[in-house]
Amino acid sequence: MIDPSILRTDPDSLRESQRRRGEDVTLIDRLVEADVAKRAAGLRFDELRSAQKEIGKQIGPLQGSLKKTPDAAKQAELDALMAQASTLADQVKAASAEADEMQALADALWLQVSNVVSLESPVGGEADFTVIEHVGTPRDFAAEGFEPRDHLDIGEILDAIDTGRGAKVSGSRFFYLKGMGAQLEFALLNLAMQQAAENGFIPMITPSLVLPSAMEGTGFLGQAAENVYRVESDDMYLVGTSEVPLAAYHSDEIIDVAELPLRYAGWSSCFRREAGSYGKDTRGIIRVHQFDKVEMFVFTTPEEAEAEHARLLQWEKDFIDALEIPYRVIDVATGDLGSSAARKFDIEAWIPTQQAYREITSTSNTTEFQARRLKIRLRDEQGVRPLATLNGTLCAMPRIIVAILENHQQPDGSVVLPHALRPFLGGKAAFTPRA
RNA sequence: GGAGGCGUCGCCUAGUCCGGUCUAUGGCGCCGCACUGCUAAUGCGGUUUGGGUUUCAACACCCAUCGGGAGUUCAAAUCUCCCCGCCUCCGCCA
Repeated sequence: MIDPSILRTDPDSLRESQRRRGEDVTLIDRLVEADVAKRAAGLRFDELRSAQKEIGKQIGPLQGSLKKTPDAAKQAELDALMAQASTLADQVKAASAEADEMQALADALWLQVSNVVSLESPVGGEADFTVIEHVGTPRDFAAEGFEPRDHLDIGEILDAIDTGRGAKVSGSRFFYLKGMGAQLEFALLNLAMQQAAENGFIPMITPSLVLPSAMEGTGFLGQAAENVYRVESDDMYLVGTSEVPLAAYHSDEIIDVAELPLRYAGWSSCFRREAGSYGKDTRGIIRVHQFDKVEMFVFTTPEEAEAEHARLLQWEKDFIDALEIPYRVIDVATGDLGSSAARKFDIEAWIPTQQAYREITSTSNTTEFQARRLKIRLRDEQGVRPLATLNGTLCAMPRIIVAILENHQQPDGSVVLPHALRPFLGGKAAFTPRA
């Protein structure tokens, strides 16, 4: 949700944002209308209720005195008041229902409005991103004299990835990490958490099942709803990222500005239905239904949000740098932001066998959007007001593993390990196939 | 899963039996002012959150808010019902 007062002061900025996203602009007009109706109905209720309370205040004492000393004139006065109060009660009831209805209508419309996009974001669809920079140089396998294998071939040579049995047990897009594959994930987890801790993040292990309010509050039940697993028997959702439980962690709280920024590094399994991606990335573990991820999540002041966003991106780069993977950074276009982000940067790793850059991290500035929905506020000298939240991927396991296996492979199928990872793997310099 | 207890505006707490100046008591903490070499102590005042009216703004005022929802009533923190959460004990369990 965004600041409702913008609707009265500057509705055009909302229309412009909707236009840039390629979303419904007339939604704003309906919202303006609903907002006016809501306030009018609320005012009617307030006034009637005030009158009702006024009469109620007279009834009590009057009844009290009548109890002690009966008095015909006072009794008549009381009867009149009661009659008046009775009709007023009916009017209050009707006005209350009306006000509730108008409120619900406006709320429902608000939930459909995505965050206001940053004016810095490139305008357009998925393909209209701008490339901010390239880091590292892709290896020239031709010059090295061999054809690179894709991550699944390497994973199978090392007996580290088993998608066949994943499918047998759980269906397509499920996999097992085995032996060196599992060790690699644990090493990555440790490296990621070590870096996060050094940068002031509090490590967190979060719930994977959440209530609807948490899912709604983080903005995942809008356009992204089809990719969310719902557990019908208990009306809960499986999270697609620990962003959800991390954001909701402070819901309904007011945080003193001295506590900010609050930085959390969450570790969780992530579940995604991947609806609408039939036929895409069907081989290997680039696109799967369940994976593990270390996610950075920050609560900070709206004023600091943009600078924090830059820091998150830098920390993501630091991590990928440490893994010696070539990549590029893109500024995601307005039409591809997701409903809660005002601005988003993705890091895309070079995947040799695809001759393409593929997304491995994503960091979003969600400004006050999630905080308003989840009722997370800060308190400072200005008073109580919404804070800003941001998120960024530190290490999404399967895609990082893909990038490591493909970029660091050797002709015999072995994989040289990035130096930063070796301390977490008993000093080992490479994974080599068992003879 | 069973039995019992509890949920009040940051924290603790009074109020709930028996509905009506509850406009929710008191303490702690916090903020401001006064006093004071400084600090402490003391005194006075303020301190839930959200919506709205008015205003340049502030002040002021109105409404809602006692875990959530529904109901009874002229009137609900208080009575009734449903739900949620926490605690204790029992059962089951990694």
